[in-house]
Amino acid sequence: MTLMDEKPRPKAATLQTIADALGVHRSTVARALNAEERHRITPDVVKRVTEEAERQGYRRDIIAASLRTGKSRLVGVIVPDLANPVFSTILDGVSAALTGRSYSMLVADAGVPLGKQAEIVDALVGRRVDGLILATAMRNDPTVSFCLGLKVPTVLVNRAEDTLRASSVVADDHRGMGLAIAHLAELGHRRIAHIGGPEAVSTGCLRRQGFQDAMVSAGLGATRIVSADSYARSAGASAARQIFACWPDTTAIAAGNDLLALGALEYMRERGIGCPGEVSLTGFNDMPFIDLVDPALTTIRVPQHEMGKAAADMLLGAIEGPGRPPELQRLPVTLVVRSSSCATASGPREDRREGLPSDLLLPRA
Amino acid sequence: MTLMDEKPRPKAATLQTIADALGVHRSTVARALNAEERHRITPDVVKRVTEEAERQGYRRDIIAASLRTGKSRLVGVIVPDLANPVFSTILDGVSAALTGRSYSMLVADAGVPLGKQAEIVDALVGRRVDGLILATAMRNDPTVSFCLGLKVPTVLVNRAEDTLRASSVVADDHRGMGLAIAHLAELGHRRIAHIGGPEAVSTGCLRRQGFQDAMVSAGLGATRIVSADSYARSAGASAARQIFACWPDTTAIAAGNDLLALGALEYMRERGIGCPGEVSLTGFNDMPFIDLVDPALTTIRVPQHEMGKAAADMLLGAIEGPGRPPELQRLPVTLVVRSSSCATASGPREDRREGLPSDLLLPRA
DNA sequence: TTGAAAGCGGTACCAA
DNA sequence: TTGGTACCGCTTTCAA
Repeated sequence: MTLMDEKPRPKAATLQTIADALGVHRSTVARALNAEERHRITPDVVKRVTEEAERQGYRRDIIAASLRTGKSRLVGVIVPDLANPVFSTILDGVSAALTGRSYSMLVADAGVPLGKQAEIVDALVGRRVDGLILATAMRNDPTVSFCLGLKVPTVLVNRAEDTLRASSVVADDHRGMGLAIAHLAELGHRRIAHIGGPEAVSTGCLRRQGFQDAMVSAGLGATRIVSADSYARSAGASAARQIFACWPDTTAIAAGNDLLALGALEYMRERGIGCPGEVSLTGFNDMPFIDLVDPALTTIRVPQHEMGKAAADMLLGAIEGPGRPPELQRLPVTLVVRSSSCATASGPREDRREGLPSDLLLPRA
Repeated sequence: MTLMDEKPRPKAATLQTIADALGVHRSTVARALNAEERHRITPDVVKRVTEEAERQGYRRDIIAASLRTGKSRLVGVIVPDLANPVFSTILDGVSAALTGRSYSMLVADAGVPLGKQAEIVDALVGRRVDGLILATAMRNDPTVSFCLGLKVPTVLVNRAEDTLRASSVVADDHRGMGLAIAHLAELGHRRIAHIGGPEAVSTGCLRRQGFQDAMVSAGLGATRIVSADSYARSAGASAARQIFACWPDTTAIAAGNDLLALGALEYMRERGIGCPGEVSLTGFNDMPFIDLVDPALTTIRVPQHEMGKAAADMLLGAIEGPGRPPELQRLPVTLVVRSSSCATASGPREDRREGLPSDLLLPRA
């Protein structure tokens, strides 16, 4: 009984406990257990160490190693909203890139007000993350300044700043909105309105710019714009209300993202405005399951998973080979035509499927 | 020039650098900066230390602290699929519970085959996580044995084991399926089929059990069961195909989760089988945006966010007050009636398709 | 109230 | 090839 009491816990295995059991020095054990160093050790010693380590259930303490080396092999990811499938898909991409590279992912939800951003970055940096991925950036973001000042390798994803201070991976927002407008114009629409996303983030700004430019080059007026203050369904609904109040003869709406489009759809349904019969609608993002809504939403596909993966790859590059200049990667987007857009009652232009890039010609889902 | 070379980098602030600047000992600095110890220090010293720390931009090194204390204030969360909104919502709940408690969340995606589970746990444990939340558990899961053997506080969420070896937070799956069947029976359906989830996970098993029990107590036969081998749309579609091949007169399908229901819906649409006109359909989970599909899915609402939050709370409890027995928390579910279920067209007991050879019944369109 | 010192468990460099 | 040792930055006990 007392014997058991004397050894109540086996004590976690460390290099020292293995060294003690084998009568060698712990630095020898360390080398035998390190693939890079193993070759300088007698095979027999390596074998004995390996076996003893196995027997004791030894696992290298990454914390201790991090303290010494100054590298944590930890990446912090900050998203504005974990529950938004767009961001969890990006996260999935990040995870895919990190997997097998022995990096782990610390995830933080900045929350809607984004107010706690600084605290969160602080917590992550305090954990000595080797790098940071921000999916929350505003066009001129103090948080980015903060990270840059800390000299933590930082990559922005999905949303970029106006100036390229930090490496960024984004979608081609400007062109994407251009595709949507070209599509609607080809269907014969001329009185097209835009529900813009928040002006403070790049996606809101660039997609609105894309709307204006595309309208102008199609010879149409780009005045029917209402900007939402957040990417939320409710904001989309109230923007739609404003649009129909100001310009009742609108025949198509290009929304700044899928959520805004969903809100517009709700408003239209409530008001008995048929979609696409009376008003065509397009979204942006092609978020998961958006193909299932009624009517299936015509939208711009953004490669969220790939964006996350690319951002992580870029970050690991910056971590492992520091000192390179910021880099911008703009991923291509495609138009996905579904059922929420159709020709105007007056009919599409006769050449409606000519002269368009092939990615506009996707079959309807 | 040489002067600059001599001080190339300002060097990160540590307790020592602050102590040096102030001419005090670093343990004094440590105490001044620690809210628990501050009271034993002269207010003037506290003030000077605080200011100097601020000036140098000091941030406590959690890694070093962890090494010393053996507590990382890190929680590992393993999910089967980050891109699945059900799990990202659970994650959101976990995050909410951790926020402000100075715990951070290490997220790992186990991937579909779940094969790398052991590796992932290994990596997380190597990082000295204080506890683990598993959303991946099978009914008898070697990974859980592994965690338990490691004596790492572990909480299962969403899916539990058959025996209560680890604390678990789940939804009331059995009762949920009972609600769905009661709803369909009330609408007059009698020939109800079930698309079961994987037998190896508790949700699949319990919901199927719930189906059988509810059918029996409604005086109906519980033989129309096809089990899918994964919770995927494609699996739902092929299960639906089997159902209509074996039992063409089926008037309602209760699916094991929303994704399976979606798959069934796709199959039915493809085959021209009207929903809910010809066949009613129910899902399970009420995942985000599932209310937008056409037809809006009648389903069982599972409080995913709350489950995540409860699991995190339970885990923190176990971490901070160890040694308590495993606990099971079963959260209530509710029926959400939408448009994918409706009363049978021709009354409860009639079978307008009876007597026809099944090969004629298949192409309903 | 403050100082001194011993670690936590690795890593990495120098010596033998 | 192996041993010895000095840290990494913080916590914590013991003295002063």
